[in-house]
Amino acid sequence: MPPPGKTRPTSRDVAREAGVSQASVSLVMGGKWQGRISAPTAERVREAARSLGYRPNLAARNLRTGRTRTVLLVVPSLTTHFFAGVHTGAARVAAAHGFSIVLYPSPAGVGPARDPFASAPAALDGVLASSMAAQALTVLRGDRLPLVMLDSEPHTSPGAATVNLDIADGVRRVAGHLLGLGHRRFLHLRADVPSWTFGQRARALEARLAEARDATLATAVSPMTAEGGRAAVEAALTAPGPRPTAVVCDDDLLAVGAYKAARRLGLRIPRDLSVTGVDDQVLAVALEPELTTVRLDAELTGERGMEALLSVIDGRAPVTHDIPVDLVVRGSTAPPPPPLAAAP
Amino acid sequence: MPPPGKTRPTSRDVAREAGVSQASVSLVMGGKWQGRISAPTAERVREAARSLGYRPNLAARNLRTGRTRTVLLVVPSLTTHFFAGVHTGAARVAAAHGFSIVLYPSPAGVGPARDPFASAPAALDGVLASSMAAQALTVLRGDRLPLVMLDSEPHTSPGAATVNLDIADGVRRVAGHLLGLGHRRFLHLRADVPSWTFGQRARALEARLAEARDATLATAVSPMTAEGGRAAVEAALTAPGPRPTAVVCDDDLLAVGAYKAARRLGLRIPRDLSVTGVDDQVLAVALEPELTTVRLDAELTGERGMEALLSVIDGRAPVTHDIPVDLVVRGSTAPPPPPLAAAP
DNA sequence: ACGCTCACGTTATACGTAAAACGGAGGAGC
DNA sequence: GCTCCTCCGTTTTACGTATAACGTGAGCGT
Repeated sequence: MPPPGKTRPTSRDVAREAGVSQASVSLVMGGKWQGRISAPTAERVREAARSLGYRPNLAARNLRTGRTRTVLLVVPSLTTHFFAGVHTGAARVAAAHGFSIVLYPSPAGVGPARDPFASAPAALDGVLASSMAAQALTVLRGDRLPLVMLDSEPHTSPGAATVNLDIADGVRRVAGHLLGLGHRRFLHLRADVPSWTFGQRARALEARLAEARDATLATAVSPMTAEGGRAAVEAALTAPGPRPTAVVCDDDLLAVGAYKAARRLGLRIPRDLSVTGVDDQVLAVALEPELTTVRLDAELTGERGMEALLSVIDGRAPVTHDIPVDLVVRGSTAPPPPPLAAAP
Repeated sequence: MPPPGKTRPTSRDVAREAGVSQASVSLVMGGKWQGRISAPTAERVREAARSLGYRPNLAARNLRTGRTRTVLLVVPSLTTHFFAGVHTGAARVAAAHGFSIVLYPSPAGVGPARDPFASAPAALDGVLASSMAAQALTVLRGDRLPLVMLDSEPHTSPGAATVNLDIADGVRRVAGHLLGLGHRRFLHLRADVPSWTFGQRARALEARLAEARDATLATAVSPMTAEGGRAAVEAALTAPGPRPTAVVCDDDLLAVGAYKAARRLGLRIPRDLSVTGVDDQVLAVALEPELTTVRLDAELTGERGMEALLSVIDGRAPVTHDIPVDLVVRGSTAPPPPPLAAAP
């Protein structure tokens, strides 16, 4: 269909073919010909474009309009279930508005000091950033690009919209649930990832447990892998002193490690040990027993974030969204075993 | 740092500041000033650029050079473990070469008929496409863009590189492993996804089992979810006639469903039923017992694919890569239970 | 018959950059 | 003293599009 000449046809070629000016082609292809171009002429242009296989040159359009209809999504890792979901939701909204998403390739975690633009990604209209420290904000704002932060440290920068996931509340409810079951000795399995969100979870757990005056909290730190979680929990559970009866994990993936540790130590879940996670991935129901966890709606987060970003790009005032978080109680939590002293 | 004037500084502004021409700025910023600009002048330009906070306008550069250093990655879904890995690998290579990746937002699976360019994504230098039918190829080739296919139907199009994952071989090895254990009645849990790769798996399994003259194969089809897999397997295992002793699943996720079905039917894995998957996700080791599965190296696939694409973009001849596939034997496979007739 | 509006296009320009084509000055060679 | 390089830049042009500014002829009221 395209002419044997190797270069792509331009709007001028279409204009010549249709017997109109280049400007008319631009108007018709841009869909803004209402009352400027007659219907028959518009149809002739479209026909010419079709026969030549014309496709507008996006680079030229971007230069001319100063817009690219492309946004950057900054996430630590796509292999993390949550961020993949965020992308899915964001992509859905973006596609509906004719926007493309460029993913920032973030080598091993987005630290505060990294400059997402160092590697000069494509020309952008805005940025959607996940789990960032407030400090990173200043770097990002340096470009005065529309910016939306997801599940990130609260900040006071004007003009930046945010989408909050109240994971702290989820963690509080986990703690409340376990306290209600009678647990008093807790282990927090914390992800060894320099992301604001994990610090927030730790603080929420500490605060909630502090309310119950007799609760104790130990902390184990692990890289975000099942094997790391197993090692950390196994070490913590075999340490001297009274053993924790509940393990609160920063993520479902870490909970898998807790399950493995329990199995190796001969502890049964939930009879001997209660375990909880965060995220509610497929993993949570693959485990046996199924995992009590905090459900995060990643796709909704991505959708709301992209909506907020598009609205900032369109010049509307930045808004703040809150995404609800759910406690999903399944089979991995139960009352703690009776203290040894109480045995007959 | 940027001037109070709201528009971004251009190369002309930098030129004025440094007392040189715009062309010199372009040369210096482009790094091609060897022997054309003196070192002190180049330094003066860089200093001016720094003080103004100058960043080249990518849209203008793209228009001028006809290149965008941006490629499109077409995958059915990022929430699928495998494709997230492909992206990770591809992104690593892309970043190392200063390329950005745009993800094609593919609503519910990329069918052969879909045109990835219908929604006009950003200007592109090439396309990396996963699990496509050969038919889709012609659509993609319509744009004469450099193209690399991953794990896709063999084709004869000249100029398109491919990265093959020999999953068929993996499935054959699974079948051989199970036959060796003594299994003869098989159930294939097939993913209800219109992707070439799943058809290939089915054919490979059929062919391998046909070699063992006395083996029988039933097929259950399920959407790619754990719950769907459970329902399909439960139905298949309770159907009249001799019960299969081994379930070969198209994906680890479906194997989760097989585990759940087995549990509900009171069958123990692997004593009463052997189960296998494909992919070797975290899921595989989260299951109890751990899953025997075909390991796919998604990141390597993405890396090789992106390397091949970049080399085609650079005008080198397209190459074909083969990614090795491994059978990982874990605890979910064992000899079949003795036939009832053999019981005392 | 004159000006006005309206419907339908066209002409001209700018976006910011890369790079080809074009000097000018200061030596080297003879 | 003349040419010829070499070094260090500059001038100029083109990329393909969107859009502001500008006709132009027909219809119409007076």
